[in-house]
Amino acid sequence: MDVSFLLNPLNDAQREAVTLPEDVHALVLAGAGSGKTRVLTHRIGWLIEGCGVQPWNILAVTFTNKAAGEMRARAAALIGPRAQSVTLGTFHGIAYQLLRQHWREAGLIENFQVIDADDQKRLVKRLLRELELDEAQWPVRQAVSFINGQKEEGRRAAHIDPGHDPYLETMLRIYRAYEEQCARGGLVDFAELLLRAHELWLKQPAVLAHYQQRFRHLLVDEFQDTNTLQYAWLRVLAGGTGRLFVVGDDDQSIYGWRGARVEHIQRFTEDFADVRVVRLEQNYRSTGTILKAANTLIAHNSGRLGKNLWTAGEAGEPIEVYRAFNELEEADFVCRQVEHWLEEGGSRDEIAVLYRSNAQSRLLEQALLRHRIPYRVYGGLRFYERAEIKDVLAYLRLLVNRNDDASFERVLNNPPRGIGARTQEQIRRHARQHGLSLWQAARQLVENGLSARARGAVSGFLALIDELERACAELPLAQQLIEVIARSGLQAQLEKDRSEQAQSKLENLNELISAAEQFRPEPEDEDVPLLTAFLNRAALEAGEHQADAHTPCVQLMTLHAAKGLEFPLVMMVGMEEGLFPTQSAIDDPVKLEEERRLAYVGITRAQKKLVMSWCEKRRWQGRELYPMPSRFLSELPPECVKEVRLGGRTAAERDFSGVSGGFSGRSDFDPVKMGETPLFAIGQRVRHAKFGEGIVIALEGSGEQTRVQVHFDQGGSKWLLAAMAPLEAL
DNA sequence: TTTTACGATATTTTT
DNA sequence: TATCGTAAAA
Repeated sequence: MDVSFLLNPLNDAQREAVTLPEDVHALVLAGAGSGKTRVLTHRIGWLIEGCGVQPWNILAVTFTNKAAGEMRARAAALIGPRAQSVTLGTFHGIAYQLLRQHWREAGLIENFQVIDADDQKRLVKRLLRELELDEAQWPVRQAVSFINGQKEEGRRAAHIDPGHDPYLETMLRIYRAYEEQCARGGLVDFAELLLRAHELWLKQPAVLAHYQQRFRHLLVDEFQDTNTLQYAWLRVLAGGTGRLFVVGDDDQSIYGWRGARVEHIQRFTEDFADVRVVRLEQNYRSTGTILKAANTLIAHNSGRLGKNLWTAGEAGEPIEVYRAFNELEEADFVCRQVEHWLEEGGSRDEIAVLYRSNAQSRLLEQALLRHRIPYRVYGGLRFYERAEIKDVLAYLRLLVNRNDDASFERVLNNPPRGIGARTQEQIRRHARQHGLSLWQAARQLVENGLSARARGAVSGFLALIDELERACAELPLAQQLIEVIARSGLQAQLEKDRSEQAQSKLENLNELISAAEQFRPEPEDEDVPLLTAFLNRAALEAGEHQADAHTPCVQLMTLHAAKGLEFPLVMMVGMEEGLFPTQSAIDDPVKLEEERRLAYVGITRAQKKLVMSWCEKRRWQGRELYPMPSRFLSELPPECVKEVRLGGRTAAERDFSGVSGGFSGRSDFDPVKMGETPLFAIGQRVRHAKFGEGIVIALEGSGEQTRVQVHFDQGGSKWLLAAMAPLEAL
């Protein structure tokens, strides 16, 4: 077999990785833009074409559906239809497949339903109420992240010993109640997919042996993002015979806060014998300047595996750093940059604007709208996460499984049909007392219990669901949706509402119907009703469905969402201390390093040109900040940076000069002295009678109310009222 | 039971 | 500054 087509397009390091012997483990440290997907797909091709490995003996795992899809497409382009027989998917997708296949051994019901993060949150919230826990004291978010955190470490409620820690005791109560609830409803959340799959390995040696036999080659993408459970799962599956080929970049680990453990990269070489390490350091994406900036920045992190990206390409333009007056002006600057890029012959979809937090997108959107520049925001609400979509899906789930309490609760009085909080509470109480699902409880209460009025409403609802099931039994999937949307009253509710939002919701429902029309089940979903398969795919592939993907648009997204993508022009906005790095990372070295990696990810997205901006003054969460420029700006090599800015005055100068000129009678705004209040500027050295010397790092308010934040040389910073504090400018 | 109004509250989120 | 969720009014 001639395999030159597999090897010729590769550089030396890539070829070394791809052609490693098939009986060793491999760790490929792949820098940004160094061709890691190429290495993975060519490795698949090499195993099959070069080593005679059967495609079905290969398992390739990614984190996102997008990455899986891309790898599948590229593998198919390389080796043709045989790529189809490779098992390729996300961790969650593969776990789902396994559980479908072995639901009985895994202790699940046949029709188990996958719930997404939002469903999970609602469920936990309901449980908190049932347990009569104060939501202010026990935030839902915290409970959810406790549960997921435990599952990601492989722990069930039964494994945890709370000791005498009251916090743990409560969390454990919630976790237990949650487990029960999921078991009753046949619900499986994302972490549960992985945990069950892992337990399946451990508890069913025969099943495990079968898959160990089958998957001789395990390829893993974005290995730095694996959490404890995923890594354990891989280790068990590899057993003594499977061979792992993992690709990752410790410098791009940005999901530590979600349980990802970069340490797995280091541990990998200890956990497995005979691991070959290959570094991919040649970058094919960015200019020399951009790479130099990225390298210099990331060098500020400690404990790296070490890696230096280089390019054979040219240096390119310097990185522009723009100092804006405020966030509005920054957004305007972004638009001007876009317009400039277009004038130079570029196109909109070559541009990405990256920010640290979603809240920053709004102003940018408004500015782009004003400038009539088409844009698309990534992240945010995804199609299958929209409320109207989830409403319909909840009805459908109820048709499949009456005991799905989360769905029952979601649609019981939606659209409003006169089943109020009191009646709902009755149903819940009855369910709890008798260990029933909400559906069963409602059934019983309709028989005896409930007021006449409530009984009518509830029995009407029960009848509606039964009737819908009957009506849908013989219909094709899309018709079923149409029935449900019409007869549930959701459609009428939206049509009645003439607002623009209602209109767009109706459009989304139509999108959903057409998604159902096009839906084709995967092989592993063969034995399940089509509807169940559709629902589970909706949960697993929430992000895949993109509406109107065809006008070229400027792309707006968070830095996290940008990982894995590349754009000729990248703009990173909001480069300010407190925003990026985010406030909570500022005095936490571990978090700070993750922020820096995030900056590294952002920088390395840029192919040709990189622009960064920061604001002297920013309205943020209702407050006015005078932030310092992000430390990440000063960590760039000065020779790579070109500062651009308007005018010469700082925000403080502008703010005061106009006022003091116009209102000379008012001495409190005098720039030299405001009554007894000294004037401070950011960066100003000061001395405090008690705390010693320091530097002003932020200002807030004006006149008598001016507060300054001072970072003292002895460490620590404090907010002080300028008029009151014994503070002296130096 | 539904609507409205006010007050609390703010990262990042592949699945 | 906007959103969201809960609490009081209709």
